[in-house]
Amino acid sequence: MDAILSNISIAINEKLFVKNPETSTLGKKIIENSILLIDEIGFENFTFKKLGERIGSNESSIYRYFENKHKLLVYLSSWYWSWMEYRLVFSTNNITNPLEKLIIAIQIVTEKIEDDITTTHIDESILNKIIIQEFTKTLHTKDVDEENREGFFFIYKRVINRIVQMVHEVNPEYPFAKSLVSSIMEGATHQHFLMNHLKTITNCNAEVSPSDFYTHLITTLLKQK
Amino acid sequence: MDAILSNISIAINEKLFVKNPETSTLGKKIIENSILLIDEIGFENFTFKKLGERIGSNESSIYRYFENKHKLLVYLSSWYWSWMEYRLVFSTNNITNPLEKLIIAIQIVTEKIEDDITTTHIDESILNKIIIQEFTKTLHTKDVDEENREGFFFIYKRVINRIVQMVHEVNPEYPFAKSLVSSIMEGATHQHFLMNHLKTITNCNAEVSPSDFYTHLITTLLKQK
DNA sequence: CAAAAACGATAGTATTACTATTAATTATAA
DNA sequence: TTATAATTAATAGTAATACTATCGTTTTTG
Repeated sequence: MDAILSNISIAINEKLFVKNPETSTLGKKIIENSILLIDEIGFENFTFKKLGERIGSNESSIYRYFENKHKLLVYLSSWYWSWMEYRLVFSTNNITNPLEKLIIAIQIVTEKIEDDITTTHIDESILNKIIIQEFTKTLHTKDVDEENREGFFFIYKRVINRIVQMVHEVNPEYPFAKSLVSSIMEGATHQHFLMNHLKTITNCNAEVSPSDFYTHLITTLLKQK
Repeated sequence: MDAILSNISIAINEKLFVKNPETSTLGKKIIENSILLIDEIGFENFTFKKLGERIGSNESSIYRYFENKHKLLVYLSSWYWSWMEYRLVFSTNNITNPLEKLIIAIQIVTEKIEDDITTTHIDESILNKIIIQEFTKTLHTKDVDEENREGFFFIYKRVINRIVQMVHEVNPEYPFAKSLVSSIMEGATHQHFLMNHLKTITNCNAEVSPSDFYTHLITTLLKQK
């Protein structure tokens, strides 16, 4: 998988950046270190000035790549969901049994990313932490409708709709496929968050994973009588 | 008996405010108008200065009630969940059938609050809109662990655990009661959010409500063979 | 009616989130 | 190889935010 992934270029909506960070070393340093810095200090405390200091560059240079930190976070999220979509398609491609295929898909999108499995400048396990901690903020803004119209969440929605198709193939009668999958996608990161911070309102822990919970949930729900 | 029955009015963690806003007219104006203003311009654009201008008071006067806008949002959220808990206990109190009781509980916590059903200075339907749009931000901060230790999310967790008890009474064998209820609580506001903004990844609309989805989900899941 | 509490007004600070300009460095194409 | 184009660093500056401090006035209350 490593070898194949390193040949895949992940395409991000061009409206999310001023200059494509993948086209220069400085751009790649911005991406790499913004992930690390957001993880360390949290998105609210993250500023372009701090990032500039960290990478030995000037604040104004970072503005030449991203208009503001919100678009940078949407960029990182898009990259993540695009990477997730690749893993999803790759892992389910040749599975013919619909239920088996769906269970693998749920596993892929709900599991914790433990290891750095590629050789790019992006550490996917830390990016996964950021998604758990910060992704919700990309949606919960006053501009969500406008940004949605501009396609900022296109990849995220496409990942969901891929799994919705799999649900239909398992049980065409089930009437809430979209809500089910969107609530699993959101819920999985939420359960990881609760594991980390509010342990008294989740069953997930070292032994029980969000994947266990959601695999059980979806198989029970879609069982046909 | 129920903890809530000993609370005559809605009691909020005292660490959330400097001076209790319920004890003065200015305090009540702050609460009333912060709800309206956050709804109008969004939490990111909301400032104490703007709120002061709106209520004809000085910024510094508002700081005498709340340390910062984050604590104000946590205060409003706590008020909301406390009000929700009251509705929950009131509506399920004398229902003896466990499944019936649980379904009513799910209905209560997932339905859209349409009407202003009380006479206080707080408009619950607009507060409900704020919870849908902004509640997630109370949790997703760098200080979540410290604030959790200080009890900022106590009421929210108590509401969840009340419903967890109801799940246990319906089906003691079900192994993920906490994760199920916390994911419904989070998921319900999320489905409302998607209805408003990302309609292509939800089945919920004018005809199908998040309550329909989650009622169907929980009854199917807890059905015993 | 006196003392305490609350409030409004003003001023001030550090930080954030940018924009603009210019000079130095680096990449590229003729 | 050199001209030139693109990129980056450095500096300066602005408006807004998120506060803190002080002080005089008004309101409450004991």
